[in-house]
Amino acid sequence: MNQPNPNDPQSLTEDQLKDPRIARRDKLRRLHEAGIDPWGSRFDDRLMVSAVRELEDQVRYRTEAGEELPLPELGPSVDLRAWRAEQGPGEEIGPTVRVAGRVMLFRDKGKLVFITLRDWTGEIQIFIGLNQVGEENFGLTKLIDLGDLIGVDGRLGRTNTGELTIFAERLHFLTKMLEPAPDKHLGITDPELKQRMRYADLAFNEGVMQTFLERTEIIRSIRRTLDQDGFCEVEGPTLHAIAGGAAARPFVTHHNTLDRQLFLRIALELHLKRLLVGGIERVYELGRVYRNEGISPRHNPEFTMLEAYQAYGDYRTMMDLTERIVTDAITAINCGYRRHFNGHEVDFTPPFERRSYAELFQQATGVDPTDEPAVIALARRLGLDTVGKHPDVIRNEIFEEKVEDSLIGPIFVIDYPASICPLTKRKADNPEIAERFELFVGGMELANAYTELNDPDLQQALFETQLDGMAEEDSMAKMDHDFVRALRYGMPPAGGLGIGIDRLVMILTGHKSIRDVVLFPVLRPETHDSPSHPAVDEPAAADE
RNA sequence: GAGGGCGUAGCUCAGUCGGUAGAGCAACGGACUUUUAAUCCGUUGGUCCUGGGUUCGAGUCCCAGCGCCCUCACCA
Repeated sequence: MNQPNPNDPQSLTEDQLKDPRIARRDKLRRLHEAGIDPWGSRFDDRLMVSAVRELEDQVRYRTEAGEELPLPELGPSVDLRAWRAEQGPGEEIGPTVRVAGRVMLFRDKGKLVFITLRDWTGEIQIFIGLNQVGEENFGLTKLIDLGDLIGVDGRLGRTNTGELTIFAERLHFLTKMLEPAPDKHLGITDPELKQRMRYADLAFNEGVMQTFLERTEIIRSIRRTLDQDGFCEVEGPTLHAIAGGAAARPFVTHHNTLDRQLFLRIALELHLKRLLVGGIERVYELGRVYRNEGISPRHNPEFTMLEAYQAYGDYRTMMDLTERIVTDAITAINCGYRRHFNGHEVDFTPPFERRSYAELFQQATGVDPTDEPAVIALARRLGLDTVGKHPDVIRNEIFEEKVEDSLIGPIFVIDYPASICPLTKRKADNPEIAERFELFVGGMELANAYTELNDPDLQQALFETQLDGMAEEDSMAKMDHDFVRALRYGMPPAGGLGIGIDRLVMILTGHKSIRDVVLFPVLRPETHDSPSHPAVDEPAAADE
């Protein structure tokens, strides 16, 4: 401790101590000196803050006569101090509890300190009085900074203003925070830092924890709905020899021993359908897929997808299932059927509206989608490039431009042009139409489902058909011989469904960016002048 | 990839006509036993994103770069 060292606390000037990081390091040293482990240890028998709050009605006022009175209902007009005076001399009694959490607010009144403590279930106020906890324990408050983790034993009661409060009898230091605390009211507001340092975002920003806990609840609910319907959850491969099942550019990787190029999966579809062939009649996977494409408020390069397949069903089966998955998830997080998303009110009260693609097309454009010359003329008016493109591709570009944004929904758009649906069964009475639906909410595609194509010869032909005007890498026409062979073994007629889980969570939790519902979205590498670089190096082991 | 906006103290931000930097919070010292974004008194803290340029003088004007955000494009 006596070695000369720029970080030797003995040599710190008062000015240096004004740097928040150095001040925290100095308190760390003082904790050590006081014989307190600043990194804490096992802390048993604590209650969650939410559980403590449920004990509030056990707080009583006991008069000298031994009569126990419940405290009055709280309200702005209730003066608890006056109420106690009315009851005559006595004392407030309440259950003794133990909690642990992060110090969010710290109000030092001299011989009295109020702390707002947060755990993952909520916040509660702690009262620490010099006379109540004693000199030695009270001294600990001088070493507590915002963001530190502490434990408290105390009696539950109410302050004069009526706030439910734990009156500390003993403090336990559990972990020091060495970084400066974010603004105590605003938290971290820089969206990049929120994502890059999600730990701090979760710890200090209001509502972030709730969003991610709701995400977990939604995913649990989805599993529950499917499991109760007899679906079987499986894990398909994420490394694919052929990245099929969707039109998207894959990430490319390489296996050294096999010396082979592999792709990260862009969809779950083709392997789940192989399992249908194998006889897993109701199968789903809830997992990550990877698409090597642009990043936007609605697109993260990796995202979570649900795909479910039901033998002997069709797309209408999947429509009912989709509706149930969504409404069950709403029930699970108890947010109500009416949700606000991106400036729209969306009412999820079932049943959701069901309209055909052609009907919506005609309504929005005034053009009959089967009238090919009229469609092409319309595309030219809209400034779309029509040269060398398949009519269905043109139709769909018009649909995306003129219709999709206005689909506030929830609305099932059903019966798509067949040639843009190479994995979908055609309608028995009209081979131009595919038995497919997409669910739109707030102008965003949320789910996509169809009656699965199980004719191996037709599937092979569709894989071989490169749609005019589509780049090969953008097309779904990627021949997967093994998949076609699987179909030759007989895949039952089936309905299949895909739901973008991140988008569902966005809508149900009211976030307009996918990065608010993905814990660690893809970011550029951190630049070197980033604020996360500490101003102080690790202190040399001056004490040893 | 294109267009627009932003980048100033640990955090959130202000900064006038181009004249050499300011507030609140945090930190540090002090007062206060029922506060609650506690309050009050005092103190400290700056690579004004980076690099050029114009100018006697640039946080401010110009150019380039980097990063972030928004819109568009891409994304069945």
